[in-house]
Amino acid sequence: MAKIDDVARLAGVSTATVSRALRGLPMVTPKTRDRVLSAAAELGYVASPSASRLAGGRSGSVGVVVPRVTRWYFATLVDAAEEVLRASGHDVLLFNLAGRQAATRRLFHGSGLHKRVDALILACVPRTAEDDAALDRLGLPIVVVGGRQPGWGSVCIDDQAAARAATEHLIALGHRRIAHLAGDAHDEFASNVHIDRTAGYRQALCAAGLQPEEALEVEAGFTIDGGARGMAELLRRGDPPTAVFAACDETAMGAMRTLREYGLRVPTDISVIGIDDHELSAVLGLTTVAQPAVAEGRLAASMLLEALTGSAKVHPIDVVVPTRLVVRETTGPPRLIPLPRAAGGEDGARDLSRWPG
Amino acid sequence: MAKIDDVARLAGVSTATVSRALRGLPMVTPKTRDRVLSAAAELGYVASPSASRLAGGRSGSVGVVVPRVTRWYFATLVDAAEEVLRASGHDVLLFNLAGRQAATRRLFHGSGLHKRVDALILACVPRTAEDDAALDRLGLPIVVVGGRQPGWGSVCIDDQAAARAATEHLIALGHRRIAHLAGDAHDEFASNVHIDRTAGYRQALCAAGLQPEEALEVEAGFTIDGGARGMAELLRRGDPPTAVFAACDETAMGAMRTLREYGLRVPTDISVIGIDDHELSAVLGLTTVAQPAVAEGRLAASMLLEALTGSAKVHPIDVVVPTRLVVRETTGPPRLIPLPRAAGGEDGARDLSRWPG
DNA sequence: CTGAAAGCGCTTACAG
DNA sequence: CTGAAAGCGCTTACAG
Repeated sequence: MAKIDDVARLAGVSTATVSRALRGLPMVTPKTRDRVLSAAAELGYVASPSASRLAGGRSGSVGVVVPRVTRWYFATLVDAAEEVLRASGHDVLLFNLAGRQAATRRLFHGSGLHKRVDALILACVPRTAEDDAALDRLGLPIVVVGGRQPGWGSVCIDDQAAARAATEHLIALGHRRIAHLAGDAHDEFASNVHIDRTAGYRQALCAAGLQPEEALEVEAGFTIDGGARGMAELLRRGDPPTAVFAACDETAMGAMRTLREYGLRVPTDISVIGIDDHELSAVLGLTTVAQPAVAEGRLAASMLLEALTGSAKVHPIDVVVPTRLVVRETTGPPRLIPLPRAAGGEDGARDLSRWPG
Repeated sequence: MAKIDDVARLAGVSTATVSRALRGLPMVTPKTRDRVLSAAAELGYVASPSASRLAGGRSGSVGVVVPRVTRWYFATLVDAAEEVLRASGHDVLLFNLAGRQAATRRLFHGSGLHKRVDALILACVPRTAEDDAALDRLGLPIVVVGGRQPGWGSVCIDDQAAARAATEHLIALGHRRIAHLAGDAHDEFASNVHIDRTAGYRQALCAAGLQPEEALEVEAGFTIDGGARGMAELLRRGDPPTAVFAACDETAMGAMRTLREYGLRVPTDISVIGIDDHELSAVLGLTTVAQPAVAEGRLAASMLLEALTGSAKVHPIDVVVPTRLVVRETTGPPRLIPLPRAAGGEDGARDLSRWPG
């Protein structure tokens, strides 16, 4: 492994010049630069990142922390952010919280981040006030995705508006008994997103003269299994809704799984709508409020790069990306004859000829 | 930011002792260790990773390179590997190839990996002989997932056996015209997996006395869109199959999307089976050959840790994890009356009451 | 068991 | 534009 001195010797210059030439700094004659470049190429020289980092004071990597990479939204975010970060020569350190509370606390307050990253993307990561203070002390550029924080950059959708749009779509179809499979406040994926979505749902209801009912709201969480359990709970309560607004597409998919197991038809018996436009929503025919996850990931990364490379200190900005209602096949007008209170039969589960239709 | 000298001064010892105590090395009196520990805690001392790495010679992070994090299998792998890596105090550097060929070549041959990682997980990454040589030159412990490489560790399923099991399931149901939506050789996700799966498909056919037909094999790729296109191509060829074995669940899902658009019923008109047991396969009722992706990710990470921390030089091993047929609702006996050659009608697309059933 | 000192391989003022 | 030298903050033989 060639080191910087080897290159310097071969090129007949000092290590300082090698360092400058290789990093494309000004103040190097083209001629000198060429000599250095070809010497480096000849030796297959690659600078040691830890040495550069120690001497230069920057780690060259940015941290991306997500609740769970396996969820569509976060995988998409990571994918998109990684591309722009990598293109700018940064490494990406992935922090996948995966519900490990202790690990999360340790990450924010311990040695997990210190001197390890130059900047941070925080996607829907629930944080306490102490967490925020600890993160601020790091003194790094930070962008939160799916939320907002004074002093940091942010990119998010208008969660209330998205939820309103979803609910209004249901109302416009004629639904009156509209349930909500909400995110869970005690859930590791929560952050503020679930609160806003629930608020939007209630706003739409009230605006239409409908009374939000406690019996129609279930804390399901942002996962398929959560959605499945939440839907089952809803059906167990009796007097089922004619439509369900799920906190996200994965929740909606879980709900569909349950409806199917109960032999209920979508949308004939119950309409379902989500938020996201998950890659598989088209396969399932799921009606949803789409959010541009790829653009969000790219934006977050770009904002960080700007803060990192910008000559002047950039003021962190908050950007709200647009959402868009995508009507597919899981929503339709309500049944004329309401479902019996004991909805569906277990034996209906095998009757696939009726599903989702 | 406190440095090691600050801790040394406060504890009244040398920096060497601080270093040893903090890393839990032997040869430190419990008493001394305690003094150091509390001094470090009092100062909120955290060692600079780049300094440790430069001095100690190891980067403290392991690289995980995947074709694309957004795919279920890779997201699951990354999630699982990250957990065990993080638990052992390692950082994980994510390399998401995302079809960027140039970036991939640069990663293997350039400065992307050099001195940046202590070990490497390569998941279904297609490599040339030169890539392998370059990676070998890195001198790191490497584990490949979904493949095998002399000198490196590996974890994979028996792809041929899995493909055989899927095809045999279809044959056992009475199918004779069985198509295959294969991975694509020119695809960035390919590696050797697609070759083995296609081979297994043909083996099962031959074993049952069926003749593999070129017209029944389409290179679709391991993605939803690829599966959708592949299925459309298959239908366009006329004389449609009664069953389709897709290279993976996402391919199968894409195929189902197309079938639905054509108004064809699953499994009544055409049966569909995949490989994976994707999180959403249960939602779709997709029959599949399940592979334990979480276990694979954990295993790969553990094998690396063993190589990293093992006192003796560990011999790289190859582990094959088991697969398991999961019969759900997208496979059934073939139609008694074959489909017309011009399969399906465009207008059938909206008739959801028949789908998938 | 503990310490003094060299060294890891770069980058960055500071001179020139 | 280029170089000599200090310094980044640790770890690791080497002594003791």
